[in-house]
Order: sequence, then structure tokens, then C-alpha cells
Amino acid sequence: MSKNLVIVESPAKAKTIEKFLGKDFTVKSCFGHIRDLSKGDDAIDVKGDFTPSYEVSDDKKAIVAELKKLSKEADLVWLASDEDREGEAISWHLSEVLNLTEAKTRRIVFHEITKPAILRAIESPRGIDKNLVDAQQARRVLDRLVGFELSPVLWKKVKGNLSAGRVQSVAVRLIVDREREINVFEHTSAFRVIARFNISGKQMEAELGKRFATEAEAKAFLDKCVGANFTIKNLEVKPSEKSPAPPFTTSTLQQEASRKIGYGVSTTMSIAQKLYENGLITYMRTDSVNLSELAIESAKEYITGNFGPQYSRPMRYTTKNDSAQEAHEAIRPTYFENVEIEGTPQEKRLYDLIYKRAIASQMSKAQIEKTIATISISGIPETLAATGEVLKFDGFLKVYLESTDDDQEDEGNKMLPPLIVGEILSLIQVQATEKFTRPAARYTEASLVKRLEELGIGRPSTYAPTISTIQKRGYVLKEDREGKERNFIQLTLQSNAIERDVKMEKFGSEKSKLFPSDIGMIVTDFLGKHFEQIMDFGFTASVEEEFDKIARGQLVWNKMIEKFYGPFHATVTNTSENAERQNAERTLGIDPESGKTVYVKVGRYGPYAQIGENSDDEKEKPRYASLRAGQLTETITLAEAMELFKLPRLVGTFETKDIKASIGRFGPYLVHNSKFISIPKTDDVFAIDEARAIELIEGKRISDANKLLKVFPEDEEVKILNGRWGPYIAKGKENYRLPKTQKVEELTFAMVTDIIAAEQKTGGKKAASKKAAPVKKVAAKKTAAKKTAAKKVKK
DNA sequence: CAGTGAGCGAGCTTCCGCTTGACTT
Repeated sequence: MSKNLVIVESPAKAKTIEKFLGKDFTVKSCFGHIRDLSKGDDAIDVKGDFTPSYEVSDDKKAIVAELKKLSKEADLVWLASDEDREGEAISWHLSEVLNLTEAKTRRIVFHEITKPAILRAIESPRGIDKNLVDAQQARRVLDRLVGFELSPVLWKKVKGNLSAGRVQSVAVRLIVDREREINVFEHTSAFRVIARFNISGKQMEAELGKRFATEAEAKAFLDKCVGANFTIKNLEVKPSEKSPAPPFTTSTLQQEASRKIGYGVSTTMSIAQKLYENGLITYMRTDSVNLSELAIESAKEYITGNFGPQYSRPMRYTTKNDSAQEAHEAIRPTYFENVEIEGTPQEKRLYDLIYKRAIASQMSKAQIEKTIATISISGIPETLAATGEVLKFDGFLKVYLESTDDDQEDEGNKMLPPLIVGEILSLIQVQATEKFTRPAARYTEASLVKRLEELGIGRPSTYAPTISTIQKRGYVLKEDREGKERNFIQLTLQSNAIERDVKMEKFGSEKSKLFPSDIGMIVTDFLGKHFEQIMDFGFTASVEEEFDKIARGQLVWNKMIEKFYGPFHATVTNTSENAERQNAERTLGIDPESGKTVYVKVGRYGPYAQIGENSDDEKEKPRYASLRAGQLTETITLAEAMELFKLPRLVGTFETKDIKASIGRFGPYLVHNSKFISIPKTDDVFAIDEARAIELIEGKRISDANKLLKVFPEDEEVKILNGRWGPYIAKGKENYRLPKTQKVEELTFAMVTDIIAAEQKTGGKKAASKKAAPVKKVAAKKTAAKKTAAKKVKK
């Protein structure tokens, strides 16, 4: 047995370090936190001094038992968790749970997984920093108190299963605020003037230095341009340079992967996890832009060898963000020699991004020569400007260019043709185009992470889970939206004549953007009204300052919590007792047909519109209609609401049964003889007639017949169907997989029942949970997973 | 892929941050 036990957080890290340390050291991983606050509402002694009660998490019991055994056998235990607040706490919990004496324990830290860094760490051990541990306890306790006291208020005042917290509630607020900003945004327009010239067969564009507010002003300007001379008045050449971006942190990786290859933040993280486990990149949850000495050196070697010494510019980046804890390196390839890797196409693309960004960060600046040609117009004081860029030295641009969030059509980067001052240009046309202002863009998952990071809210390990949580709770939806059409005016001066065109453009179309739901808005407003402090964008920053004081030993952690909890808990009690139930009710107007009032509100089954009052009179019952996807109680108009009451619509009859048309969760559909048929996009649910409906019903019957591959006389419930992923077994409402090699023609009933029996044995719990309500499904899955995990360990 | 929407009461939900798998129709 080896004399030294080293405990790190990540198993991949353990493997690497073991190689560096030799046979006297056993390196094990504890898989992050091993203990947490107990699950219930009484984990913290709020009546006393806020003493927390911890318990070993279920999924950590096995690893803790193993570490206990190994630590007993070892002479020295080296606690090598990360050097930040959470890492220090992990070491403390380990020392508590493993009953480690001070004499037997060494606390070591390193920021990079390189041999010299590890050996240096072993040379200079220290004790556990209890102040830092206390800062973590304060963080943990505060988050539990906020989350577990606020959420029940929402269950009472809004609806069940909702949640609130220091991080998620502010994330939702950002989305809600942005949506409202967009809703009240007033588009204004101005005319942008562009002249096009023919310069020895090539076209050059030049823009007027100002825009015109009205069409009349633009027209007056073009009038003056008729027959005018356009002369090169001045040529200015300005050298400039462009610097590479620092290597990736978690947040910047998520942003670039979203912009350049369209991955959501969870996708990016799970692919990065694979790359990390395969030893191809450094740790992917980091807030640091720092690179190890070794990495900088090997990048330099690689760049010098492959591109030449003029491309090398070794650079040490420093993190500007206050909240950064810098326990790890920036995300980089482990070996710069690995230009390409083996792996799935997704892995290759993400690796390529990480590789290029890291190598570019160690490369020279690009040298650019910018040319501005000023063009005067005879008889007019205003001038036009044509700009061009020439890349004098590509530097880092040889491998990588960072993208930006706003999709402004990029200007420049074009070379100007050779020009001479005094030269009179040959005009093709002058065009004044109406351009509209745009509101701030809706958030993508990645741009929301960027904003949260700027506010110091959340950590690299929680960005992706937070984004999932707010979607899972139904506060926020990731959606595409069709743009709307609008007209714009274009005036063109060509061959001394001015032409006016009205053209059409699409605006406001969105792809994978975050939209708030009614519930998201209700909860944000409710929390904002009663818990202003928690919803304040500066709340996390201000508590972080206090955590820092605790870490420096200038503040006692439970005193800090006490000061926060007193007033907070009083507000919780007060709100819980006195606030009204929130349903976002709004009066839209009067139904012209019945003269009754039309309302919208959010009820048990979601947002709906209602005509008429609730009353006891049976005949006077109000009419109801659910709002459609994308409609909000806050913004829906009376006209839009009235449309909702037009469905379901009786289309006609077929085979003595009614055909009805309506819109459901998956879009427009027909229902006939209790069978559902989707209405294709080319048909209009409000206008579809009986003949067309029958055509669709008959089409559906044919495709259903093709779907059925085999039936068994032994049991009519059992069928072989052709699905999206090939043939499968259906029994009643349950589906079962067929082995890929199985030929459908050769299937017998006995074989099918065997497969079903086998599936039910292994996936019995899963099958049972399928029937349960969706909410319970999650819980059932979790316990099932835990049980199997526990079983595995016993073996 | 229904249309539903009162109120009662039981029992359930929930936080953030550190780690991986185990899930795939």
C-alpha cells in the first residue's frame, strides 16, 4: 500500500497527476462536494446560530467509504481540491468525514496540471483555511435560506413547483426586462445615402456622413446631386492593429460555440467534458484566462516552427472580472501539436475552436492599413466617405477571428481601388434607403451567460444548469419566431433621374432566442415588488463582498447571515400572509357580439381568455379559450383574443362523423372519429373546407397503413410499427426497441413477448414512470438512477 | 393535439456549487 493518498476533485485530473507522482502516491478523486446541507427545511438552525447540518450525499456514500479505507491505510493524506472557496470547503468536509488529524493531513493547491506545478505544490503544503471555509458556508447557507423560503411563497401566491433563488430569479428578470424593452421600443427611421462609382470596371461604394430624418430631406439632397461632379478630395491612410482575444473561459467558450457553430450551452459543456476526459483539453469549467508557463512555451515553439518567429507573441492574460476565483487555467488544448483530433464531428468542431483561440492568443497582432477616401460633391457642402482596409500582416488572423453578438453587416475589410486626389469619379447611382432603428437583441443562452458573468452572478459550473432550470420551470422558452414584414422607401438617382420604390423587408425574426412566459413575468413582478433586494442586479456582488470579508477573517459568518436573515424572513412572513394571489388578470375590452367583457388571465392550466363574468347562473357561463404559444397576457390585443374563440371549428361531416379543426400543442389539426390529423402549413385552419379535410383524412389512413408492418393474431394489442428510427414493437401505449439486426419478416410472437419481458425486467421502473404525470416522471427517474448506482457499488 | 378555469385539502415541489455518468424515443 502506498504511503501517500492524494485526493483531487476530478477523476481525469487524478489519472494525470498519478503519472507525475510515482508509486509512493495513490491519487483518488472525490467527485466534487461529498457533503451538503441535509435535504429538508430544517438543515439550518435559524432559531439559533445558523449551525448547518450536513450529510454525505447518497451518490457519494460509496466513494466516501473507499476514501475512508484508503486514508486509514495511508501515512499522509494530501487534500488537493481546487484553490477557491468551494475547493477549500471540500477539503474541510473531507477532513471532517475522514476523521483526519492535523498531523496526518496536508493541504496543497495548484492552478495547472503540469508536473512542475504539482511538484512545487507538494513542496509547500499548508493547513486548511477555516476562514475561507466559513465564507463558503455563508454562501451555501444564504442560498439555501433564500431558495427554500422564497419558493414556498411562490407556491402559495402563484402556483406549485415554482422556484426562486439568488441566481435563477435574476436570470429570469434579465429576460423579462429585455422583452418589455423590446415591446415598448419605437422604431424610428432615417435615410442612409450610398453612392456607387465605376472605377475602371470595378464598383466602389461611399456613404454620406449624415442621415436624413425624412423622405423630403433625402429627396432634396438627391435633387441637388443631379448632374453634380464627384471628386476625390482627400485620401487618408491610417495604420491600425487588431489584437487576438484571450484564450477561452467557460463563458466565452459558450458564447463563441453558440455564435460560430450554433451549440446551446449544455451541448457545448458536454462535448467539452468529453474532450477533457480524453485528455485533449484542460479543464472546461474555469473563469481564468491564464495559461501555464509550459503552455505558453509550447505555443511559442509551435508557432515559431510552423508559421515563423514573426508570428509569435507570447502573452500572459489577466482576468478583469472581480468575481473570478482562478482555480484553473484557461481552456486550451493539452498539446499544441494536436492540430486535429479523433472524435465525433461535434467534438472535432469544438476542439478546433478551442485550439485556434488558444494558439491565436499567443500570436502577433494583425497589422491593418485603413484608407479613407473623402469625396466632395459640387455645389453641396456634405462629403461622402469610402473606406477600405488592407491587411499588411495577418498575424493571429491566420488562424482565428472572434465573432460578435450583433449581426451588423460587416463593413470595411474591402480594398479600395487605386485613387488619386482630384480625380473625378464616374457615378453609377446615388441611393437613399430608409433604415429603421432596432431594439436591443433578445438573449440567446450564451449571451445570457455573458450578462450573468458581467454581473458576477453564477459560476462556470452553474451557467448551463441555471439556463436549463429557468426553462424547466417554464419561466423562459427558447424559441424561433417568424419576423414581420414592413415597407421601406428607397430613392435612387441614376442617369439623372430619381426613382421612388417601396420595398419590403422582414424584421424581428428570431432563432433560438429566450422569451419570457406569463409565469416568468408574474414571478418576476411579484418578487420585484416584495423582494427588491434579491432581485437587485447588485445583490450577489454585495454579498460576495461580505464573503470576502469572512474569508479575510474580518467578519464572522453567522453574524453576516443573521443580519441578512432577520429582515428577509420578516418580509417572507409578511408577504406570505398578506400578498394577493397573482394571476395577471387584464381586461381587454368588450366582445362586440355579446357586449360582455373580455379578460385574459393565468389559471391552473395556463393563460386563457374569457368572455363574460363568472356567475352562478348556468346559462350565463363564460366562454374560455387558451392562449396560443407565443401569446402573452401582457401584450395580447382584443382582436387577437377574439380570434381564439373561432376554434374549434366545424368543417363538415365524413362517414356520418363530424370533422372539426383546431389548434393544439403541435399546431393546427383536424379531428375526425376521435383520430387526429395534422393540418399542413400550406392550409389555413380557419378556411379549410370539407373536401380538403376528407382528402387529408384519407391521406392519413394510407400513411397509417404503411406504418403497420406486422400484427399477431395471438394478441391484437401487439404490433410491429415503422417509426422514425425504424421498426419497433408497440404494445398498447408502450413501445419497445427491436434489436437492430432483427429482420421483421422473421419475427414470431414468442420472440416479441420475450423482448417485451426482457425490457420490462431492466426498464420496469422507467415504464411505470411513463404513465405518471410529467412532474413525477423526473422524481421517479432520479430515485431509479440512485438505486442502480447504489447497487453497482455493493458489487 | 379535449376543454378545462370554484374551492377545499392532502401531499408534493424548492436553492447554488462541486463533480460525473445514465439516460436516449
